[in-house]
Amino acid sequence: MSGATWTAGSNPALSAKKLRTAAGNRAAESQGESMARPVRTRIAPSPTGDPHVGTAYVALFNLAFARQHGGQFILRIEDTDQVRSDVASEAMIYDALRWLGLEWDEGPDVGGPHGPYRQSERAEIYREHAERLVASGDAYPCFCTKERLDALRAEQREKKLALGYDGHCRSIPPQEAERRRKAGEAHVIRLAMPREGESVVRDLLRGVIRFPNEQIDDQVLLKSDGFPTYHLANVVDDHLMEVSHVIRAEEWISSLPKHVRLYEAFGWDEPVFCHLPLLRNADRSKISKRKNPVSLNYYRRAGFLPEAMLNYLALMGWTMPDEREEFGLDEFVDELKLEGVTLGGPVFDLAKLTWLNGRYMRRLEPAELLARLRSEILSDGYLLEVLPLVRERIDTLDAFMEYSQFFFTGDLTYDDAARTKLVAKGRTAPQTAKALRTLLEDHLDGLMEWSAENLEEVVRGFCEASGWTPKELFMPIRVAVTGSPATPPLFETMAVLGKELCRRRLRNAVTELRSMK
RNA sequence: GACCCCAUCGUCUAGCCAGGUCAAGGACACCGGCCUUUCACGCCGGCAACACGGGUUCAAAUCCCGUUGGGGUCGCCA
Repeated sequence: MSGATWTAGSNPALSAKKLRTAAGNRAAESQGESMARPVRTRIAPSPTGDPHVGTAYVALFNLAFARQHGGQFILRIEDTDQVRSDVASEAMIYDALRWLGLEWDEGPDVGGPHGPYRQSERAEIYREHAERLVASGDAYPCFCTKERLDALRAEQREKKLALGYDGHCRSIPPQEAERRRKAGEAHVIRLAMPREGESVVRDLLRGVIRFPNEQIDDQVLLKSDGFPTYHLANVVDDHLMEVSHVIRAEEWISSLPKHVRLYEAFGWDEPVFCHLPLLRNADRSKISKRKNPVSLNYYRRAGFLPEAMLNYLALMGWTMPDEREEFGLDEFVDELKLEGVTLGGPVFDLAKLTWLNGRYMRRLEPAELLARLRSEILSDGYLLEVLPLVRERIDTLDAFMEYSQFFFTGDLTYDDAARTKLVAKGRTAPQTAKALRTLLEDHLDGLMEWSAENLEEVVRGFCEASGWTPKELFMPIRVAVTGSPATPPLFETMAVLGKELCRRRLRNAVTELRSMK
């Protein structure tokens, strides 16, 4: 353990109960350190889908902590998964964080002294570092095939053994490994973890955490495509970017020993690690899109104010000294004590968020409220998209609202007529529910470019594959998404409504259909 | 299953580190009332929790151990 740096820049009056004493001693020791490192924090999302509410949550705490200490908050794009990463997702992350007012000091789009800030542009750096570890014996090439690893896992599962790589290639003599690499044999680079003893790591909120080393397998650092895994990339980058505090989600605790081992192998000081509790669904599982809206795009489209959103997110991990629940980002920056973050996984409660949002709305001057309405719900741009679709169906201006109201409302209520049409002709309610659900989850959720053309292609493709005819399926979709059997062309309507609203309404329709038994 | 984390009202939490002032406080939701032409807002009131079992102590929501429960991780994803 490198030891000293965990106190860098903070005043760790630790709240972790079990370590109070030890922590207090360490804090006292470090008080003489006038050379505290500047505080630098980061958010490191991977651009593989819709911008996630959890990203905003973690970003908020990182930004607040950095700002409180006059440090920097960095945005780093972790796009080392070549298949899953895409530029549309990256752009949405920027948009969503900016919408919330979570501005970063350094990042791919704003630059900074430690760039590039997009990991795909740093591949060479990771490769060099991986080689350093191979040279020092802290990592080794592994030639195991996917088939062998699958078989290994299957066997371990069957025999109820601990899962993980068995270290097969670790015993290959370095010279031979080198020869095979030169010969062009496909391989990855794995971290050589100690096999006995225990790894002792420290989390700001929880104190010391111990892991038996036999539990920790040899993690892949460099994939066979030459790209790093998260484990290598995040450690290398956090060090090179001089990140002082790694504030991230709790799900990373299990891999902390590997990260700590990497710092040690490189001979680097560790940052302070602080793992925030995971946001939860109502059933207490980790928040997920099956059970909760998780896309920041949804919250924006659904008419939540960014400042209310931020306020609520702060409440998910922090309580003000006077227990006030309504406060702005500046107050949060002033008052936050990282060590005081609450540990229980908070259930994300839409009802309370909605209440808070209402409070914020009522506080705004009418003119300001109108400006919000104009920018999010009644923008000229949106109106201009809706108008062409409705125009042919109305004869006077005042009929506009009547024919277009579903473009401006949130959740729909299906009347009896609508409920009837929600069920596909010649099919049952459960069948229709299943089709809509599959369409949504397997085909629509992953669609990044929500255009009429793409939608049509995807939906027709689904029909072909599933044996549903367009004639059967289009009406239920139409009613689900608009609440009415008479609407402008389906895919254009869906494109204008946007992904978030369509997704939400489709999901509600599935619930509705299921209730019909 | 193994390892790790967590544990106060249905939900978010205060209190816990420095045990007594806690017959456990606040907020959301829910219920009732007031205000009001209606609804909403606002205000007032109500319902509702220390997971369980041991231990330490004059005293435990607070400290210790165990159990139970919940969660996370176990990928050439992050």
